[in-house]
Amino acid sequence: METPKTYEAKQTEAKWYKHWLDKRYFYSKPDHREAYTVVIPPPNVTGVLHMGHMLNNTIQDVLVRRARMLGKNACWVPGTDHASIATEAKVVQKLRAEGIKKSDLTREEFLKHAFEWKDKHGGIILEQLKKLGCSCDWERTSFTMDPSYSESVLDVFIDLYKKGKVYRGVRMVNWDPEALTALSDEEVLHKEVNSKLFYLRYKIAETEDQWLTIATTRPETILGDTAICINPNDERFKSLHGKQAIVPLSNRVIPIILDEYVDMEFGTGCLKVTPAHDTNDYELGKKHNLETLDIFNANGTLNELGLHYQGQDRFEVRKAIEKELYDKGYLVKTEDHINKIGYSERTDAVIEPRLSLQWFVNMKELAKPALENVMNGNIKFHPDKFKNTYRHWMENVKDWCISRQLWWGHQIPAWYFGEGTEDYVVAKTKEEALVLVQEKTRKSINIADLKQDDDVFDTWFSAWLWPISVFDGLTKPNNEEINYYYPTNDLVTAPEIMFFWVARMIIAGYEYLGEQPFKNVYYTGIVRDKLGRKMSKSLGNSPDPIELIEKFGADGVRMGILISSPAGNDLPFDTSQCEQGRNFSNKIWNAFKLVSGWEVKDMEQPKSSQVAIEWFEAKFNQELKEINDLFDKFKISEALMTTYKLIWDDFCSWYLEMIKPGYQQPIDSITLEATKVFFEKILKIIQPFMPFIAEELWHLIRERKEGEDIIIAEWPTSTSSVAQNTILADFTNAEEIITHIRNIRKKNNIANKVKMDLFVKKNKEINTTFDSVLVKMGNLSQLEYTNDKIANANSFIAQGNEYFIPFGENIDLEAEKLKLEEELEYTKGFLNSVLKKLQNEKFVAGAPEQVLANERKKEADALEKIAILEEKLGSLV
RNA sequence: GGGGGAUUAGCUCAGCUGGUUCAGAGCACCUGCCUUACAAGCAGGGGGUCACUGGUUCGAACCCAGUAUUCCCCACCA
Repeated sequence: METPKTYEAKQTEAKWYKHWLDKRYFYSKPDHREAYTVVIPPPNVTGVLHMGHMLNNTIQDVLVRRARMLGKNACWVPGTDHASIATEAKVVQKLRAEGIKKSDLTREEFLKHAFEWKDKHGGIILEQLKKLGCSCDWERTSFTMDPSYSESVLDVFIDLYKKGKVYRGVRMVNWDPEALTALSDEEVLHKEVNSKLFYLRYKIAETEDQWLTIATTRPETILGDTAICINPNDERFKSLHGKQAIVPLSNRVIPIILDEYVDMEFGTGCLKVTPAHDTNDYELGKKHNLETLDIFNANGTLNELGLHYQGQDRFEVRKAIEKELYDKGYLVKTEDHINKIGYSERTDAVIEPRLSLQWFVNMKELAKPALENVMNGNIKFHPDKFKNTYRHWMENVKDWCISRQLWWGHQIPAWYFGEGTEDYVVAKTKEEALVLVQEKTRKSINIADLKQDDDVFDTWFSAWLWPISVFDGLTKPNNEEINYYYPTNDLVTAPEIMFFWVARMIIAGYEYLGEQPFKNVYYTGIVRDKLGRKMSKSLGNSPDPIELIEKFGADGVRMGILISSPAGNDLPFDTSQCEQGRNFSNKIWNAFKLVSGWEVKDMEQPKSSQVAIEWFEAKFNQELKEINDLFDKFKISEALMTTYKLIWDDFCSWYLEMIKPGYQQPIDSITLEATKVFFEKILKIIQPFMPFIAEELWHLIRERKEGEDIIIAEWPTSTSSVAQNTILADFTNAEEIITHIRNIRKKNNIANKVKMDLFVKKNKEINTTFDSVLVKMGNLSQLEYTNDKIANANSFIAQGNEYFIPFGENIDLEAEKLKLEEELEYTKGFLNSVLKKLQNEKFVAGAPEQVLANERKKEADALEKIAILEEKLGSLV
């Protein structure tokens, strides 16, 4: 049978993923084993896979697969988030394209469309994760609007209401005039933009021709002005105290008030106050009992207070009013100005601060245990620098606006029975509400008169229950699953959603289960392109993950994305990294090809093979220990790098070369068997990173029984002993000698095929363990120990012993001399630096014994080497 | 404006409690090789004032202070 020259990823991947599914290896149910639980950060239900998901889910899969091999009951729960704003925006857009306006639909009709959309596009992303090899328990796939999930969201709201932690109130909220909903602070992105500062003059009331000038970036809001504010300490405006001003165009008379809030340095020192349209102005308005004039409609057009601008959009009005103010002599001047403006994360509309009646969660008390348990390390952050950011936020946590003026989501279970501000009750069903209303009002009310709140909850108000509700922890308290799987182990997510999601899950965990939702949080970075820009759909700079997988194989892409991605650092991604991953797959494939081609013969095991086996055993153990350590510290990319080097350098370049029989020569059975066992071990440690090729080769290298798959094989154990350390040190020496030999070949243009003699002048105790390896790897005709120097030879020094390779016909005495002189020069310089230290009395007095001894040894070694070099130089002349 | 990081080779990053892991790795680069596992490869090699300036110390990439550059978070000036 002809083994292909390169590894073909495509068929292999489909085959094994199906096999794993058939065998239900991803499926988990509670048993006697230790649980290892990961809940996926649920992607938007209608989303498609991007590079950020690739990074995030690869890391989770690596952790899960390793845990599975460590004998834990690994459970990775997948699912999707209903993503209320994002999804609703998409559905609205789609309907608009079909000529249907949302406002023409009833709530029920709209939701029907939304569910159709969800059924069509939902879960695409999960299918894509399968291509990546993610070993999620698909039988547990959850959705934040599943019936029992929804029930728990409502329960939590009702519970918080009963505890007095949610309230309804008028607040200045971030209003998205496009999505027509309030947003939380976290959903607003601030961008610096070039804008204009308009200087407008207001006439002082009851004067002939006295004016004051204010500076504003939003001239259209003057129609909502209800005061002018100056700093009481501002000497320039003392004469204005107690006066009134006249608003241009609308000619309303408004008071001039005093408040130290006003920055005397900025603009003109006079501030116009528009309580309805600015957060700070609102606060001022409350303090000074100002009137609040809201001049906008919900969609950002002006209302009847906008005079002749009624019905026009705020940005059009800004342009028009500039002209009118100029024409009428109110506009003194304009200046360029850079300021920060809030944009909706979802629709990119400019946020309008707007007063409205919303539901809020009081966060102060809830946040306390969540802060404490991160700071004291009960929940660990990786990297832990994020604790600072977390603390800063949690110590200044603000109340959470949880109502959204949307239809797609969990409708708020509040029921209104009148127009008064207190005419409502909170209950899960209309029937329960009716009972409560009757208790509250002591009147009999018709159930038909109850009207449910139109709004739905913020998406995160359901997402914060994710680690609990995927196990029905609230609807079926203390069920077997929640008791077994909760708290979950590791959460892998982006730092951007630390507050949106991570913090709130921690809050919910302590509030509802009295326990942390997870033990570790691994923060990934942002995936950027070569130019350092964030990869995004709008920039079009993100490669299509599925195409990458087709091109480089899932294993190659997994490796490419992990190799340079330490926790918390951004990942500058380039497809060449996937190429490296694909090359690595191919390397492993070819190593297998080599081993699988050997024929066994009943023959004696070469000494070199015996030594090689002993050495690789030790090397593997050493590196495995390192890899385990790195995993424990969540240094995933370093664990991969260590694995990569172990396989490529140690196993392929050294071990296989050491034991490789000559062309078409057979191998002894002991060596072959040992090699297969090693191969199996390295496949095991690469399995979490590159599961497909690992499984494929696992089955090719040995006949397997039914169910004997690497995905559930046991993670190797690492042992260490003194003997292992000795052989590792001995190998390092051998490696040095072989490198010297190769160098001599290269410098003298001696082909690898040509055998050479090596003579060793033994100056001190020498270890001969690797002699047979030297002969093989150096392609030596002989290795001989002598007491004399060899004349006319290339030479080098290793561990104080001298090595000679006699010159062939081509000799370059001068070059050899030069090399020796350079080495001598360097060694003398080195000795000098050591002596300097040793002659420093303070160093000798202050340094610990160990350090001193080391320096003395350095001195002795250097002296010895100098002696040898000088002698050799002498003999060359 | 407040807070937190970061700065080590061309790129991405390791470097623990200051001393043989001390200046490292991978990629990239350069030079030889189509040597029958692998050119998606093999062998060898060159790259760094550890951002800068001081200080502490017998000794600093590492500790301290300041400076510069840069990223992130929070709060914002109309």
